[in-house]
Amino acid sequence: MEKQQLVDFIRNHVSSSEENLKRITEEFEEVRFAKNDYFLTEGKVCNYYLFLEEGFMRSFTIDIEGNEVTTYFHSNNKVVFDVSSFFSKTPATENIQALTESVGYLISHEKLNLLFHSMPEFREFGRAMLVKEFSAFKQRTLALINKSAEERYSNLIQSNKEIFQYAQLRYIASFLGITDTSLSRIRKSFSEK
Amino acid sequence: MEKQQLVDFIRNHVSSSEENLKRITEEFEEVRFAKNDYFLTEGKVCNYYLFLEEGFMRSFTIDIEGNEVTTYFHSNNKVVFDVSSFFSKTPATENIQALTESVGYLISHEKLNLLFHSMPEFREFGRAMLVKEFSAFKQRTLALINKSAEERYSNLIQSNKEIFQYAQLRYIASFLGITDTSLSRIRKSFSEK
DNA sequence: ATCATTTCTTGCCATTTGACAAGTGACGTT
DNA sequence: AACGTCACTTGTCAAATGGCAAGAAATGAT
Repeated sequence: MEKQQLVDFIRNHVSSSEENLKRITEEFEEVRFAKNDYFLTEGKVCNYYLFLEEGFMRSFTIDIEGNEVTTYFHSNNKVVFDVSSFFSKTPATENIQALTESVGYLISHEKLNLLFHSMPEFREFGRAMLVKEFSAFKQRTLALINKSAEERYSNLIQSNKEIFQYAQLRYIASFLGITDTSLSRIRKSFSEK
Repeated sequence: MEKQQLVDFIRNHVSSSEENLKRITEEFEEVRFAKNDYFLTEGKVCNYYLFLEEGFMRSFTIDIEGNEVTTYFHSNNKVVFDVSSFFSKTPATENIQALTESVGYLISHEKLNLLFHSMPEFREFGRAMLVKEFSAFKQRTLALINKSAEERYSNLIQSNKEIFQYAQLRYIASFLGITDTSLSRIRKSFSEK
């Protein structure tokens, strides 16, 4: 069936009737990205919410020195969007790029709001996504403070092995908060154990 | 007038009639904290949303090695709560402690929901708070990745001078992601310039 | 297959930060 | 005033990480 993953995902996060679930998911449109395509670029407003069915993406910003800093990796069966830009309708400070061919479903800010309006219980979904992303960020900030680079690497490879399958090491390095040189060394010392 | 700061704060974040503003703020109850009192302790559910009118607070968690890590400082005229715990009704992973005598206004999760229900435009307020906190966290994570400890210190003292007035240096150190020893050295080198 | 480009690794050295311990200073209690 | 406690500073040394440059490996274009 069409959009099955999306239906399942929403069902897991909100208690709506199957009929309402259908009404919700009907509003999403399929979208495809080639490898290296952008879902969002810095400076534009993120007007769409994306459910990534198949593929892998990364978010990144360019810092003052001109370096790319990866801020997040997005795997399939997750939602992808720039929280601040989407809700505040301000220009995005980050880019979201497909690292593999990807397939997903889009919904606009307007349509999402209409759904929130007509199905109050669906609001929970929006909030749940926000809270979830928030917690993830908090965890990451904490790890940056009190874990060594090696521990952060070790945790990442255990919890998100697929990242290493799809993302370049330099992207992973900036995500971990280290240089690619350091990551390379850490990987070496790991392989020697 | 009573709760003037709270009224102003909400007015700045949502377009409600003055009458509705009054209905909203009436539901908040005054609360006072002595220095070192806790608004929230780890393991308990954060059932209240606090608007801090006067005073200064910090959020912190205890990491695996048993060290306190300050995750946030809360100044007056801001809202204070644990996002994940409040919305997911799960045990808090952090403590929120008053660093000075404080006065604020509380509202329960239930009452807040009732207000959201009866005044749809007020929902925007809830979301705005979440988005704001989210952006702040993201900024901080980025700074931890691509700024030196010295730059982070310099930014903090420029943007949040009051933190240095109320918080102990070791709290500030863990917030900046460094040891109190390093902070001490950074401060020394700053004072020599 | 060849070549050019990009990514990754490695070596060398500098810098940043941490760990630990001793010392100083501030503060509150009695 | 004397004491104890806690916060902060400082010194010494070690460990972690970065900067740079050269080389190796992988990737993509022709």
